[in-house]
Amino acid sequence: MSEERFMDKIIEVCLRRGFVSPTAEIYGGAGGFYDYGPLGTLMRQKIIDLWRQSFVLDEDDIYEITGSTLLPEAVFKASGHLDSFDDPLVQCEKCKSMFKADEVIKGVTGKSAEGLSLEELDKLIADNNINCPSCEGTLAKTRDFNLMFKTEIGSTGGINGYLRPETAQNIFINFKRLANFMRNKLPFGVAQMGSSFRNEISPRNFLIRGREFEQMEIEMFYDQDKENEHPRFHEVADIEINLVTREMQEKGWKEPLKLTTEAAVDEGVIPNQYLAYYLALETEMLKAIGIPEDDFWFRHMQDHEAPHYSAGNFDLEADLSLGHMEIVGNALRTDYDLQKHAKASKSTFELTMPDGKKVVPHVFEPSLGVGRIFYTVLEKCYREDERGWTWFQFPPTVAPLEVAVFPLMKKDGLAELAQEIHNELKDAGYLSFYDGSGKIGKRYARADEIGIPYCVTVDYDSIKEFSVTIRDRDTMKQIKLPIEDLEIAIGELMDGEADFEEFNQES
RNA sequence: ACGCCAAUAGUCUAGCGGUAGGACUUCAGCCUUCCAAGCUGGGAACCCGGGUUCAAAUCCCGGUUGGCGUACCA
Repeated sequence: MSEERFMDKIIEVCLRRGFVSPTAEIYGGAGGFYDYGPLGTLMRQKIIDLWRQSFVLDEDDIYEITGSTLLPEAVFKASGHLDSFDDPLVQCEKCKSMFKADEVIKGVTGKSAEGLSLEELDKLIADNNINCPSCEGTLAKTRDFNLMFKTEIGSTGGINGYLRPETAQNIFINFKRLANFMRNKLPFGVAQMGSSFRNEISPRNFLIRGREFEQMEIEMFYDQDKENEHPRFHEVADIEINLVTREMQEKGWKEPLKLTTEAAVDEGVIPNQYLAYYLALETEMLKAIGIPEDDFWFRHMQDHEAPHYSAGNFDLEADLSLGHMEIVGNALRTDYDLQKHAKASKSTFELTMPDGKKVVPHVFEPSLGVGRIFYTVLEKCYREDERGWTWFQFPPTVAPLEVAVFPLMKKDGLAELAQEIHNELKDAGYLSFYDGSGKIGKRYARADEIGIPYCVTVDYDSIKEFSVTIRDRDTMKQIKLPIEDLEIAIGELMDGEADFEEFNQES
């Protein structure tokens, strides 16, 4: 494989310019863990801020919480995460079938093998010459398929704990207090942003599949009888979204189906308004951070693909160099989690509606992967010309740095004035960067490479007539304007209130 | 997780038994009145552990990390 992957180019810039690097690199690293560097941290924070603004702060009935990443065993016993994957499994090397190791052993020896270590199970299989129950092939080594990181809580190891494999459980187990806080009215939503952990068998593809990953999630609680009464649905009714239905997948699809959310619900393509509402919000957010709308769609997952708790998933898939990757999970979790936790903790999670009806809310969960979205932005904004120079065409909404200030020369007081302007831009709240070394063209190139949308150059006219030049990354065009107008101009350009061309005519 | 392949400055790479060379980046200085290629100088590397050998970056074994394939992905 000598052909360079597109991803390798992205990784190379990430390492060189401080976006992302492997964790514990100097000690050989740890697979599936990554650290965000200086620029990566700025950009990641902007993505999170955008989500927080449009998914949480803009809503009246949604609040964000911050839960512990380590939770006691009982939580996952109830949620189903433990039971589904706690068993040591053996795989047949010939027919690839999976079996529970203890059941295979019991089938041959008649003795229970529960609770034995992997080594003990392997020894029993070897000692008893146990082969594959279905094809008689050789069995591979026993593996533990629980993908949760386990640890002990307390110095004496009183109870087991696990790093959460999804952020959602914090919200379900706090349901009573949260419902009380929301005055027991439906619908309401609880948001959370934070890390989750899965001890993946083989992490691959950089940020796409790590062992620690961040999720931006909402658990939206609603009355299933009112699943088509989302209070703000009318605001997104006209937004077009890309859909891939189950029928389309069976027939083999080329182009996603474009429908307004309203039409999608009316025609039964999307099961309810709550789901549709969030598909619209996600579409708007991804477009705003530089991902072209034709490059992603919502795929109705087949039954066997959906998680154990889901009655249907419409996952957002992006067309990446690696293929179609799931970037956002949209799950109809029904009342699965609340019922499970109610039973296991002997709690009541029913709410009494104004008409006296008792309701265990259903849940819709949009779960956005921070790292996956981050990587998608990098791929979709990456540009390269015939000379091999590269840059990121980040929209200002996610650009890790927003403006760079350069003195045309270091001498004659230009550097001092440029530094002053840079400080003022920072005071005004912009992510500004000062660079006075080397030649001006080199500095533009350095700024382009990390996707700074605007460069401000201080030249001799700045001293003579108090003007500066703004240079647009995407067109390399320049406009000259008075220093006193700079802050407002940068702001208007970033917000899209002013067009670079228009500005040119005005000045 | 299994199989095959790989690992040299910040990045990309040359060397493949006698302790490392380049390019770009970076830093200091010179030059420079707007788009990375001028000049001088300086930094900076053989993934980790064991073995073979007089001698290992180089050969062998194990580990780690990465790629590809298969598997897995709640």
